[in-house]
Amino acid sequence: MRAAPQPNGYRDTWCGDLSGADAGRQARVAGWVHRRRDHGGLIFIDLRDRSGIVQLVFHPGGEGEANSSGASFAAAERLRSEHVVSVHGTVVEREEGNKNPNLATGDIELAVTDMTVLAEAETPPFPVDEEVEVDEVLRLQHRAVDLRREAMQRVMELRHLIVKTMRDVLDERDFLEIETPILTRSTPEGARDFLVPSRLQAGSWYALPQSPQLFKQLLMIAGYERYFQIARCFRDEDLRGFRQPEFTQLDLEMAFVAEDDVIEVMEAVMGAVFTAAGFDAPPAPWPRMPYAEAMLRYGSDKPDTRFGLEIVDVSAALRGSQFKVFQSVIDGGGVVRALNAGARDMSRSELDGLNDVVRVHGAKAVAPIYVGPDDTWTGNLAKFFTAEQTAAVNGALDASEGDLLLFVADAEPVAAESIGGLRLELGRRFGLVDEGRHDLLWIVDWPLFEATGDPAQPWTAIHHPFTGVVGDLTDPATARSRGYDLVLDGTEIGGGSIRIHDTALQQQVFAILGMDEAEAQRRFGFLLDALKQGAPPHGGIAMGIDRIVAILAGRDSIRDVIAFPKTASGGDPLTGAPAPVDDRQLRELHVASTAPKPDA
RNA sequence: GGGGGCGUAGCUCAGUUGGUUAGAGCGCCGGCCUGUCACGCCGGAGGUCGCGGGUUCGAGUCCCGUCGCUCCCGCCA
Repeated sequence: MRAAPQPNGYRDTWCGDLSGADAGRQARVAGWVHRRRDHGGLIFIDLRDRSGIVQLVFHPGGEGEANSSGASFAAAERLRSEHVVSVHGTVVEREEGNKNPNLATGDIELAVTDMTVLAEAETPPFPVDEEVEVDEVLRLQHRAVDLRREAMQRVMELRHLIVKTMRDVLDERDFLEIETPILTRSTPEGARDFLVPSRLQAGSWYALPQSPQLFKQLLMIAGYERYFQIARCFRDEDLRGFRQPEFTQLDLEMAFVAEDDVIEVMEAVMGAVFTAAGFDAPPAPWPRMPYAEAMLRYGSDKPDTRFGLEIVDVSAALRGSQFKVFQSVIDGGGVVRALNAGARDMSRSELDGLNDVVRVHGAKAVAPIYVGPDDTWTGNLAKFFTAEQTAAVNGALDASEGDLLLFVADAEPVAAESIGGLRLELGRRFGLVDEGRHDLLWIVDWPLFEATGDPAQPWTAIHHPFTGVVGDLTDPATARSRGYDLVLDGTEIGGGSIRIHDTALQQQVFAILGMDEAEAQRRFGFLLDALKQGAPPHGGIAMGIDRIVAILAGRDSIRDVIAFPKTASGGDPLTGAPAPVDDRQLRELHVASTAPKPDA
């Protein structure tokens, strides 16, 4: 229950709190004109504040007459959308038949006796009072107006509730909220850094943090044991619907823990978040799926498990076929992956269209085969395969007569991601996702390194170079990490790991990444030095708050859950950022620009 | 960096094969209206068809370029 506003000259009651129980009393409310209905001799104004809407009614007549609005009536005739007013009047229960069941306060209205117009407003650039889709740039240019809209206010309330729930659960569990620097040092292994030139130290630069990773590890070494932060993070990479250059994470770290401990805490936090948000997520504990299984069965490291169409490797079953396309891939060390699209009649052009789906992931084409009677295949490609091969694949895909089987052959990662993309497209196209269903799962048992193809620096870290190692590091290709990602409905919403707390092991990882001891010391010396000062085993996780809010609010873009987001080209239509600066500013910062001078 | 889509009134959109004066709903302005709540009725204003160039007798429509937005791939330790 909302507390009443502190009474003052503007108001003593929230618009949305008025009800039949208030009938007969005097009330003062303030807000924006949501709608006006001027009947000539009677004026209705829907007045809106953050709590909701109440109908004001202005009656003509002289001062002192019953329910008369007096001089305010003439002023009410001049009210327009989004004017700001404070009004005083009597709460009146509406007559039967005049009540509005669609309005929370629809049983009553406020018969205005006195009004102060606090501000007039220009005609809004787009409607505040209805849910029309408006061009996003226009919304961002007039964000103060856009944020007034009901949908945006609900989203911001949800975001607040989610963050508050996170804080509450972690506070109950003895976590300390500690801030870490925004101006810090560049650590150019991962994403591109945003850089800030130093005025006091010519030629040197700060970087904005991609995450508080190193600082939270230092906090563990410092003995704070349980830290969290609602942390703004910055990455200078291309944007997407679910990626902004600055974003907010729930960042946490714990000492003396292993994977299960961090996962248990996060299941408690996120379980509470889902409950608070009224989001019907399955109860914890959530399933854990090895990375390799996710890549095989779903062709993704963030699988959407809400529908089937699972992928099967049929390389062994089809080895030695007469189909040269498959055989040359298999001979070259590649794989053939397949899924059963079910009894779908797809036209020639629809099937051709599927090629475009896999091409964006690097595969050449999709090979379609229809299942005929008695385990036979039909179509152009059927003749290349033996009865044994046909039967084996049908068995693996649980195929029956009339089913459409789709195959992709390529090098393993390309085949996996291509048919994974195909699976998602078919899921969308066939409407296989039950919108009421939500799936959560942990992806575990990640590889530690990924081959780059660059002989000078053959390995790169899949997560970050501080991720703990399962077993030893004899072979980078097979080394496993102690990482875990949380996936909700096919979106990665968080990830973390148990960290390396041993200096020697940390040096080994740096060495595999092509960093010798001197370079490691130069870049991460402050961490390596701290690790020598008695580092406890520790680990943590970071959750993408923008993504979580977006999914729980049913939004396709995190721009809709960030008060002041950037467009896909990294600009802010509201402020005009990024913008050129004065030469004087550049000189003070010891910066010279090679860029052509943009138009200010 | 690569590929796809979009850009017409304040907003959301329609606009045929290239053809008269570019339309609709909402909003806005004026008038009328004492029970509406998407109030109603009457009247009106409002357009650099993103921008530039080209083809054509004629371009919102076709072509080229460009800008902005957006989605996807790359990228995102």
